[in-house]
Amino acid sequence: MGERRENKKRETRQRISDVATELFFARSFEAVTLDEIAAAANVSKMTVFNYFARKEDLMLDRQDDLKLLFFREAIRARPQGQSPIAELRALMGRLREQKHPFAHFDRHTADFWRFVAASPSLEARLRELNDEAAEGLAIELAGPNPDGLARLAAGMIVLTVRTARQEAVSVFERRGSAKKANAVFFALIDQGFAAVQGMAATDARGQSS
Amino acid sequence: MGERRENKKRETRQRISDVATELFFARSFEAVTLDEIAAAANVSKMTVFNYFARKEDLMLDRQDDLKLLFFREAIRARPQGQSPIAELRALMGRLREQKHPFAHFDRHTADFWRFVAASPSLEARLRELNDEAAEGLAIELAGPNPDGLARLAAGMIVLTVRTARQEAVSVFERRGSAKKANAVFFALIDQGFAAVQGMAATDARGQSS
DNA sequence: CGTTGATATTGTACCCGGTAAATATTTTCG
DNA sequence: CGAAAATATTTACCGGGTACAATATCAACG
Repeated sequence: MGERRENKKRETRQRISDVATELFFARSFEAVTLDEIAAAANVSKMTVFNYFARKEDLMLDRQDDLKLLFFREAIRARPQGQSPIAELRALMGRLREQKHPFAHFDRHTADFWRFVAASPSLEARLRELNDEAAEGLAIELAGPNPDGLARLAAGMIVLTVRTARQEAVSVFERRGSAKKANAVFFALIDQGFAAVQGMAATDARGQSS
Repeated sequence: MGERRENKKRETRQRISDVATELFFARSFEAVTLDEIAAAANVSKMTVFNYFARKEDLMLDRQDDLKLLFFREAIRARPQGQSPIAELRALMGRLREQKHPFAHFDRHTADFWRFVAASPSLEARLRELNDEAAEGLAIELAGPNPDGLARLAAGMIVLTVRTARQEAVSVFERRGSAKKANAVFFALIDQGFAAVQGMAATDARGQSS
């Protein structure tokens, strides 16, 4: 209902996001005010808030929503007999082949993450998104009202991805090698996921619900 | 140097903290402004900021600093041959016996954590403190510049404690039983710690640095 | 005791992110 | 077109947090 309108909305949203990103990179996240962004995008400050609830969302827009979406889709579509965690591991492999930013580290992704790491409020928002993703993953693993173990497993998965990403970026920055960065990333993914898999399996044997 | 002065400082700090806590519980964290707190404590807003860098620190003052301190102490004092993670597990057991708030759940602790959970900014600050604790723990485990695996292990330990605490509080709220809450807490602690222990052990066998 | 230097404390003025509510503008659709 | 609904803007405000200068308080020393 309302095609032209929706186009315009998407356009406005994109313009705001683009303008903001440009300003942020030119200076820094904290140095650019919302008033500036609004002015540069030819809208009012309120309009910016219409599209992005928080300033941080101008940069982190749906980073983790998307991650969760991938996770969900993969788990639901997994072949019979495949454990959810094994499937997630497989998903990461597929993302690597596609060189998707979630599982591939190069100059561009490293720049992005370094920028995020430089801003306390972006980091904070990222932690929040991570938590939300973990909660969503727990629900995917164990239905609504997941128990403690499911929540712990989901948290560990998300933590593993985050830590692996941090290490990959760090290695890239220090060594300049995308190859080594990706190797580190997947080494940690494997270790973290295996630990979680082991934990869940032990529990399944130890107590039948 | 300056005894009287230091006493007065501690006094002032305590008064501010007490007054703030009271006001927060009477209304809510967000509903109480710093101006109010300052007025109620007979100091200026600036003085409040002198003692507490952020509003959140009025409630979470050193929650996790203290946790890290415990961890550090335990790891350093552990008997030879004991793995750090096993020692941390033992530490949690000791804290339980002392009914220390970190490892014991009753009406009082549940009230506190429910209050924290009700405030987004308190939750955010808590996540930040958790991250700092994890980083500190990683350094304790693997020296300065810990590698990815150490950081992952430390993150998982902290995550386990956090998740276990959340579940314990949740159980207490639903069932009203401190006994069950504590049981849930330690069940999760055991599972999480075991998974991390397994991960570290596997790595030590798999690759010699 | 009184001066000096350090340290706490305060006042003032401001910035910025975010919210609320009324108003204006645009778009859709009958 | 004209009314209704959705969006956008204006304006005014709140509250946490910072910067900076001014001032009070205290310890120490001659």
